[in-house]
Amino acid sequence: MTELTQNSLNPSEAHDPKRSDFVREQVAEDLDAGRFSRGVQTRFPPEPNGYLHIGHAKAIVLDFSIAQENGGICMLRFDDTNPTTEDQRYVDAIVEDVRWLGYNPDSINYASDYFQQLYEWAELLISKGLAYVDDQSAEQIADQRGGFGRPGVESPYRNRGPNENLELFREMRDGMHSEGSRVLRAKIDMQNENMQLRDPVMYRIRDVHHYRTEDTWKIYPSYDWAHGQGDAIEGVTHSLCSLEFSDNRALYEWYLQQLPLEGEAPYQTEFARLELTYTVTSKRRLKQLVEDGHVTGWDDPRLPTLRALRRRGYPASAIREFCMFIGVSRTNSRHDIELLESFVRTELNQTAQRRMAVLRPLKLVITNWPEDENGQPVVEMRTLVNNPENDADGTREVPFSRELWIEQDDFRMEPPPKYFRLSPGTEVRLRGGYLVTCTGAICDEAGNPVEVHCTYDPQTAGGSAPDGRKVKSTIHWVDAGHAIDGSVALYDRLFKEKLPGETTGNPIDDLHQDSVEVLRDCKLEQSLCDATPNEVVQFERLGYFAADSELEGHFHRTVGLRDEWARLQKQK
RNA sequence: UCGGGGAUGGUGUAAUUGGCAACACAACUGGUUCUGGUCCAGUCAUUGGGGGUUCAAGUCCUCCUCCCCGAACCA
Repeated sequence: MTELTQNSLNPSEAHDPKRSDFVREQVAEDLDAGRFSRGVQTRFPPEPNGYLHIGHAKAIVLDFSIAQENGGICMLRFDDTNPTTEDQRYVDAIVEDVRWLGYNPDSINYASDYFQQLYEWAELLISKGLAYVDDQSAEQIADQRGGFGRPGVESPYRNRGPNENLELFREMRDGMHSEGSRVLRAKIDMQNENMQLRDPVMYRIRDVHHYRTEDTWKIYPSYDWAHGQGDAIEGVTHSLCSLEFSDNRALYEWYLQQLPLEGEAPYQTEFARLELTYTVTSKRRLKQLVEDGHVTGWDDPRLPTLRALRRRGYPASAIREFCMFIGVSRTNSRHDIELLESFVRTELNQTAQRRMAVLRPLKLVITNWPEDENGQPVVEMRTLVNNPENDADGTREVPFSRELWIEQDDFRMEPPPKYFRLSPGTEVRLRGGYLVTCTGAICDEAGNPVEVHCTYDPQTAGGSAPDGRKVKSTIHWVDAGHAIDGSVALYDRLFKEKLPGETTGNPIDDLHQDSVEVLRDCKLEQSLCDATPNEVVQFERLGYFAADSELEGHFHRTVGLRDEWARLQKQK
């Protein structure tokens, strides 16, 4: 239920058409100039060799929202041109993550669907004298490519005749040549200052199984030779990608110009990818964290992958709003993770029901609490508001009696300055219960309190005193006789440095040692039995917590509440 | 070294395209409150540097500096 509300696209969501950025301005200009007769079409083009993370979310939101704002369509296309690393399980995971984020692709396509067309176009380039088979090794080709400020030299095979090229290329296709023995190259310009244009490789021989085309191909197209053509075939108008492809744009355009395409050609626009403080968002780095066992898996809640954030309780809508808010630019930048967290808090403050849970329990005894006719402490049901931000969420009944659990942090034998909570002689409010005054505490040999004693004021049922007196603090509690046992995972930043790896070059060096703390002796309010998997609730005064999808009574801390007391202590 | 891109507070994004630098996060003050939450009020930048054009420059010109990307048969 919660899952559904969180995931469906809220129509009031701020996909503000007035919002302006360089991409949207360009799209608007294209529309005004009537440059595309087919309307706006975009696509999100992941390679199915890893899991989606928050950085991809930015691209997804951009691609889909631009299509939505212009009444266009947005597709999901898998750029599956490298069979050695790709797999169906990534396809499934990516589709799942995109849907969870709140988007339904207008179609799901695969670059591999175009292998035949691409092959035919390659033959066309060969016959036009614009592509040739090179028999050299990868090393030789790399050598000849030259360097920055240093022109390349032409391959001795560059001027092979079209017929010989065609014949060789067909042999490559038919598996008559071994891996690495030959490639098909575009014949462009070995002197060009843009390295992308120095006769790039179009096809390489790979005698491997492709997860979709299986064993039908022995040669596979490179990214550049597949991407723009995929866009063109699908009718994409605006092909958005990240900054590092800027130099590839010339090649993207060159390829399209050589082909007999119908309709206006798509064009590529690059934007800066999303980076966040205290985390990493590169496939390689994430993979390393998982494979080296620094985290428990791709869905470890400390990771910035979408499946991890989902498990941790981040609402999809908060991620979407965050992505819309940060906008798009061409400036390399790194956003504070706090901004993302603030979107999560804002969303959850509105939607998460309040519950009480004691993470580090300390026994509290109300010494003057009444007994019933059997000499047992009376159990009273108190009515608590489920969400002060949303009356429609109603109230619930919570048992209250003589012995309660309170947070260890909420009692001090000797209170420091500005400590408003319980200490001998002070009066506080037990949320939704009564005002209680501390009369003392029993301590163990080490001097640690093990049982706090209080008296309650029977006139203060519900939490307010008829004489109007105020207390400085309200603390949460769970009735000892009705509490359920639970466990909670508290997550901290995975990295202790704002820019992981900045000084050493290797983020692993900046890994936070205790980025997760599991508390197993938690006392939870009875109603938490009913928490549905992945439901996010607020534990009052502590933070937002997501119920584990499998383990009952186990919660993941999504994000803590802002904590004024912690702040004050830090200042000192 | 060559080519491409970029530079606005602590952070990120804006600025009617030449007209009083806005918004959010963070931080700090204070107020409200049955969550030290939420909410409310306030403080926090003369736009990388120099020169120029102009009544007027973050926006235009010019020189400089610094940062990012690019030499896979990866994407």
